[in-house]
Amino acid sequence: MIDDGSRRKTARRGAGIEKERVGGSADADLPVHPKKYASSVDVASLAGVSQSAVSRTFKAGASVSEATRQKVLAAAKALDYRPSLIPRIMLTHRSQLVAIVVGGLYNPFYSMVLEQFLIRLQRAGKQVLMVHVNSDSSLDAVIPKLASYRVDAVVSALSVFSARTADELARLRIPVVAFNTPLTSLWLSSVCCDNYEAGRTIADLFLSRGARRFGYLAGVDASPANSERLAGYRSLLEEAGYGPVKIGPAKFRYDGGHQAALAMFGRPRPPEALFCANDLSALGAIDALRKLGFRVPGDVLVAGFDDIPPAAWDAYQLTTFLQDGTRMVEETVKLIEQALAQEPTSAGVPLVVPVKLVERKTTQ
Amino acid sequence: MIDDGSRRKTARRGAGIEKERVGGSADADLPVHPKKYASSVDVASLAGVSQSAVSRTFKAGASVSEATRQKVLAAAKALDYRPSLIPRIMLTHRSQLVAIVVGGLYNPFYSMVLEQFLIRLQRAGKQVLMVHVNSDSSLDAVIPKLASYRVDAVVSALSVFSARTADELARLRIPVVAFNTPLTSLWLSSVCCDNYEAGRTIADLFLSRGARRFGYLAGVDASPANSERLAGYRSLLEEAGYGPVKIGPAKFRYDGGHQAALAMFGRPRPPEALFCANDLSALGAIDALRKLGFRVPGDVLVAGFDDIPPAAWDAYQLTTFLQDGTRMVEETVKLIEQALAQEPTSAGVPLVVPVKLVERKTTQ
DNA sequence: TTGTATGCGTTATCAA
DNA sequence: TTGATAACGCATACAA
Repeated sequence: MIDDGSRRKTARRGAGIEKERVGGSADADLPVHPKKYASSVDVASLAGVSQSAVSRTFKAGASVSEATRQKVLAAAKALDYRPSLIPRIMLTHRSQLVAIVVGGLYNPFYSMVLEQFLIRLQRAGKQVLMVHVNSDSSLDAVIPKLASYRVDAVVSALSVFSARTADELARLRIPVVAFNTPLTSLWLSSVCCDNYEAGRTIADLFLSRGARRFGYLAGVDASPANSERLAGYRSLLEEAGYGPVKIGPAKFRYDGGHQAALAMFGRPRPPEALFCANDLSALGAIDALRKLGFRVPGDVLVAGFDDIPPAAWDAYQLTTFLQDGTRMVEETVKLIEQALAQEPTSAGVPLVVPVKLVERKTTQ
Repeated sequence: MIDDGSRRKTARRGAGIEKERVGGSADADLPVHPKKYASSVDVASLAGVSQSAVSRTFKAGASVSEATRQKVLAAAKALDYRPSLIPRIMLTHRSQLVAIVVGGLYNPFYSMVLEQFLIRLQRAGKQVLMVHVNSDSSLDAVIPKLASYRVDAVVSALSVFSARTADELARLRIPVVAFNTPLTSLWLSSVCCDNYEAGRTIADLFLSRGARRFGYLAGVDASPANSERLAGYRSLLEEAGYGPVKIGPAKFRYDGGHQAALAMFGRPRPPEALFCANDLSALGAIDALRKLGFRVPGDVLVAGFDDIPPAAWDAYQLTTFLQDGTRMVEETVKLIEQALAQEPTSAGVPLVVPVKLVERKTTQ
């Protein structure tokens, strides 16, 4: 039973055909479940040609005679054959798989960005392996999985993405693009929007509208987007000679904004203008302000960040910054393709996409 | 690059290690891009053991001596080795990949469902291949891709999922679960919520609040969820002897609801109660009604479906149906695991999850 | 144009 | 406990 070890191909092909042609009717040797797709060998034997003929038939621009081609196609159809990409991954060391790591799908901005990513990556011929993590640190736990599936690249759409985690990924030499975290290194690029400038812009707008006391509803402390927005906001206000900015913790969420605003505006001498780390928290804040009896913008000016759909709804009409997700995604995909085309030789610089002020009623 | 064809293995091993250790410094034999991960063979040769020893070291509960184990681990660390799952897929005919097909991420309900799926599938040891399509028919185009990646199962989170498309997938003998489309067949199961009953429930509530003229803002016509909700709504109203329901086209979207409500309520004798196919369109309708000068609920009762976060926001306080996404996802994952454990022998029945009326201010 | 042989990186089987 | 070796399904160099 071992003596034919050297004639492995014959033995293998024979076994394969038998098992598959019978189609699970009368063989109890395997526990059934691992269902098998038809293979090129199956198709070949049914068509009476070689396996390579099948392979060539399904490769664009290969040399197959029309006769062979037809035989193969007929057999393939009969067996519902679809070429597997798995072996190709082994051969080419390319999976065409891009992992997207997300954490905050509750924020419509990220849902929409995700949708853009799916569309563009599919268009670029990539498949998307989606991974959800609760925090940056839990990313570490899934990194080995990503490596095991041999993903070609990783996109992090996390609001917090530490340098340490980036290093961890870099050891695998997988190109990584960070979305809204301005870190770069040999294997890490990033696409951000101009958070700092937005902070300055809104401060300027608030000042021009006559506000003299200022508040900020913070996102997550560790998030660069949050700190940059605050830094820009503060810098211009300080240059203009205005006192400290009151800060409340909103965690990028509606409820967070709601609570923080209730606390901040329940006290004497509340701010006359409130910049929020994102739209979600701004909407929560607006509802809180109204509940407290403040008029927006009559008593308090409010602005957010992201321009998610609800910001434009009649009930809010929130002034905000359009973070151009489409453009950012586009740049991200470009960076990926670039990294895939050629191994990086030096760290890039964070790519910064401009934002656009969208002024609605909450600041007028 | 062709001359060493026969001694590929040796050449490769050397090249692989060199490239990895040196980090891409001095070899120009390959077009660089196809970056190689270290393989178990590389690790084995560095550790001075056989490849099988490496394999066993990384398999839980295998028999390796501590000494071998240590040598292997050291070598693996030096080479940043992670076992590849790709060959395993070929051997086991299982990729552990589940595809999720989405189309409407603009709807927070689907974003949240997606998030649940990611969490639960990851917990179940599956990886998620995400696919975005614009419509049911464009799903056909990606089916071959899914087959090529040998996904173990497919979840359709499309609002429209035709029997024809289901058949197409069934030919591949991949288990499919349809989310909110009550189709089943040998390879297709489905998880829905009780749309019909919800329609009846809200009709009953409207009646008990004194409404006598009724409107419905439709989603997409081809969507079963849409037609079931309408059917239930109509059935109870007709039983109660109330006239035809006015219908407007809202397409499940905020803008759609807005436009449709403007049209419906700009005419004489408008409805006194308005049921909307989902929350998004209900919110758009509320803003339209307010713009037209109607009070909600004073002049018009409004209800939606899904219980997305904005429905609970102060500015709306929308009465709606909690579609228990978490529960539905849970059931879906169960169905998948079931189908994977044992080949289906007969078609199941659509699983129906109850919904819960969440009454807020728009109906009181 | 066609078929043969080989390798891709694993796991599983079997012999030592 | 260890190492050879045969698969898995495909692509490709080469011979025919």
